[in-house]
Amino acid sequence: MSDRDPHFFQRVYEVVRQVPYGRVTSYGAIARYLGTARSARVVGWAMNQSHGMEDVPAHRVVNRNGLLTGKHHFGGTRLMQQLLENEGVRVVENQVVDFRRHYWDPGEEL
DNA sequence: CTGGTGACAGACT
DNA sequence: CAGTCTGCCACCA
Repeated sequence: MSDRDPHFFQRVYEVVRQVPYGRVTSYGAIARYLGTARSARVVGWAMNQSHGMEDVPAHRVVNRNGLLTGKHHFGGTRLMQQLLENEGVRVVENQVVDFRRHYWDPGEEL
């Protein structure tokens, strides 16, 4: 594995793309699904590059606490929250309400 | 090549 | 129980 998997990001995008409407997932879940459970940070990095990709609903990806940590990077702080609420996901204080209920694990569905 | 960073997560104090 | 710290992997300068 000399190459650092240039497709790693693409894989992350693919998983996020498969996130159902009104559902949310965590970086760790995606990382674990990809096999890099310990690189949850790298997953977040991929999200950073996902800016501009409509196929990558990064707003559906939150941290383990269900906290919208990445809202700061969405350009519009309220944009991420608005998108989630628009999908039926209630967000309070930048945190997903009943995160566990809206939680979607790729390893369980896929 | 080395060092530093980062939208996390888990373990420790 | 809450705050702090490291580990981990990939990318950028």
